[in-house]
Amino acid sequence: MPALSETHLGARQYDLAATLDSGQSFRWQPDGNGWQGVIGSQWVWLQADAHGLSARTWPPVRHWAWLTHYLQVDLDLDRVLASFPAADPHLSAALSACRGLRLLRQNPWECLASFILSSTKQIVQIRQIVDLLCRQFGDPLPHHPGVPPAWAFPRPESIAARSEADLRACKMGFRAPALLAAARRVVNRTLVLDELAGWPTDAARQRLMELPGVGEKIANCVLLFAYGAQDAFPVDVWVLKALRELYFAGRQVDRSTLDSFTRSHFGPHAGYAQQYLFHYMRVHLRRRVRATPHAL
DNA sequence: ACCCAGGGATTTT
DNA sequence: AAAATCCATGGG
Repeated sequence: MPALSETHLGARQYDLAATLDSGQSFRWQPDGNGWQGVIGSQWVWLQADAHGLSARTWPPVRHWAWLTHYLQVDLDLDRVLASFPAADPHLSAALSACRGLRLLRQNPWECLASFILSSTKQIVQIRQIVDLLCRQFGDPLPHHPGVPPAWAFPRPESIAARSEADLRACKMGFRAPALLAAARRVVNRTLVLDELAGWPTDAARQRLMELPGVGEKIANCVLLFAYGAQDAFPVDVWVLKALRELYFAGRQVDRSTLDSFTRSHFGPHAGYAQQYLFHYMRVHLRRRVRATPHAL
């Protein structure tokens, strides 16, 4: 019986917990001193240490480029942070509170499917739905003693072959037809996700938004979390609240005003800034926002 | 603009 | 204990 494969990835400024638990990916769970999850068809266990991250996988692998790519350990975070407006006290607070938060580079299909399931769901519930979906329709990964049973994220073919009722059994409600439609378009190649990788952000966004159940917000999540489009700026209720309260004195703002503000204010890596604001609001300011809804 | 589409965790009563 | 609220929204 071969052993798990194991490696160490050197990384500075990498907050593994914040990165894996900031609502980008929905399959990581705490396990001992680290985190376990599935990337592609690999079961993965990750742990942070003083010099970076250590990783174990099953089945064993000899190369790790897929993992460094997923985790984006080679990204020059300092260069991203340096591109942000220095005179923004709100963003600065988020940056120091969430130091080491990173954007992952996920598989486009898994990311698209997950965010189709995310609409008006809380992160805890999205995790539950995705878990059910993987157990029901994902390929089981090879077993190894000491490694819990795990499933790959369902292939589009596997989803496309089901009925809407099968999918609703995974508690996804009205999102089922949208997931089914996306899977079928990927399978019949009227949507080729790999092609979008080289497209300008606006064109790729437009293409993704042709899918039912995919509006601007979900398209931006896929662009940012799967394609590395750091100019994509998803605006959910938390980020909208943050932007309104922090930059618009609590006033209502329309989409175009918001878009031109985020582009010009946060710059070419606006999506990264968005992730810091989102995580900061959710984890560090949650209680204070509820207590003082207009002061923040 | 308004309203509806699961459902469960969380918060409030 | 029960009820209300909320949610990485989109579409009619």
